[in-house]
Amino acid sequence: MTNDHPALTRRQQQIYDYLRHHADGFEHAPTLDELCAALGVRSRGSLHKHIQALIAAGVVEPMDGRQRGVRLTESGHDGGTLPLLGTIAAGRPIEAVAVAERVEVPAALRSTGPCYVLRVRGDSMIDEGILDGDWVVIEQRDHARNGEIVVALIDESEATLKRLEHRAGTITLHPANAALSPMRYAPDRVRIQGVLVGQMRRY
Amino acid sequence: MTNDHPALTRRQQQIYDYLRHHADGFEHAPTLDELCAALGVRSRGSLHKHIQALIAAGVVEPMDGRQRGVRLTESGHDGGTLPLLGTIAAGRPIEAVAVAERVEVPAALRSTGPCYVLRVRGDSMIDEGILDGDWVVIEQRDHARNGEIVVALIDESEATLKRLEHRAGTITLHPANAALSPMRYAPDRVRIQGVLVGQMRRY
DNA sequence: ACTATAAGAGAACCGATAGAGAACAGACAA
DNA sequence: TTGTCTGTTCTCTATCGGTTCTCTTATAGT
Repeated sequence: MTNDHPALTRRQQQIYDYLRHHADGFEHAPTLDELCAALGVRSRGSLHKHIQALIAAGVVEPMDGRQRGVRLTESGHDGGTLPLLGTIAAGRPIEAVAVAERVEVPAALRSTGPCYVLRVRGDSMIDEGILDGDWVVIEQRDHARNGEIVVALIDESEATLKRLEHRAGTITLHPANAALSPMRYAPDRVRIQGVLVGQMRRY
Repeated sequence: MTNDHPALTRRQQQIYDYLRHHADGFEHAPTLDELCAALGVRSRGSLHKHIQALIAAGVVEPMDGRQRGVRLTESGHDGGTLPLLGTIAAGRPIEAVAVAERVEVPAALRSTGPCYVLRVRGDSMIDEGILDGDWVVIEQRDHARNGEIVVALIDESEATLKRLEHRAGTITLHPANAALSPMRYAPDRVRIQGVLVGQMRRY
């Protein structure tokens, strides 16, 4: 998740991570002094050296002359968008998109954890109001509770979006389509890849 | 939350934030003096400099000559959000929300025209994948093409979300629920209030 | 050992930013 | 018209914040 940039020294990476995760904590873009206080550095000059390195790496906006605080570049932070990993169709592995796209997702449709977006292909969840072409927001985790809708990888080969029922040695994946029937698996054949937390559709 | 505009200095951002959050508190658009008092600035000239910067940034309306106070531009006002006008339930008028809420809506789910958001109550569009509790994004206009899903006001009293069919002297509103049947009206009893352009759901 | 690199402290410098206050001119109301 | 209100422009000043510098220390690499 922390997208690594090359040629960043350890401390620079720390500072970059800090900026990414605490950017919202600051009312405005933090000044060098504020960052010093937050990071426990006493010398503004020292921190400045690191910021310069981050600017050179292209993840912090260069401030030519201006005094507007340290702010990440567009590519440096996720700014309200999530990665679109690909298309999920019942019965086939997730088909990755060629280019690494990003999709704008309102905060209300995300969870606090790491999330990504998939495009839905097919009608297997139609009775849950998830239609062909919808975007779904998935929280990335490897476990889920009964009744949650999950992205499940079966036999390490095919991924599907289904409602989870886990009990007594079997995992049942329920499609939400009257034309399809539930499928049962031994627990070790199923790996949870994420849980549905949001959905969007465009007309 | 605070939607950052480029090249805004610290104080300019503060003032912009203040305007966004307190704009409704002023009876009329605030004058420079009123803003000075509210922000604790004693010099009108100083504040004026900041307002000019906000105008240059495109978030405050330029006031060429006129004396009409400081007001935000359209784009400066919402910043990625749309107004949540209320709840729409088939068969009842739109129920307005008490406070003027705003909902974050990604650009992909909006049209170019003016839009607003409604909360869906009831299951009348369940077969179209619109469930109880969903948010729908509506483009405000008074006409629609056949097959579009519209917010229709019937007899100036009850609003519903239905698929439109308009032909030969009658308007038919199709619910998307096998348990409900289409309704026919004379054209002058139905007024279109908007067209469905997007939909969002949280789990 | 010597050297290179990363990291920090602290001082000094200087343009950018912000505020005060005065003065002026057009807008608007009495 | 008159006078006040309101936006504009100006100068002056203090401070802030980014930059540059030197010096010190620690860790790793041939």
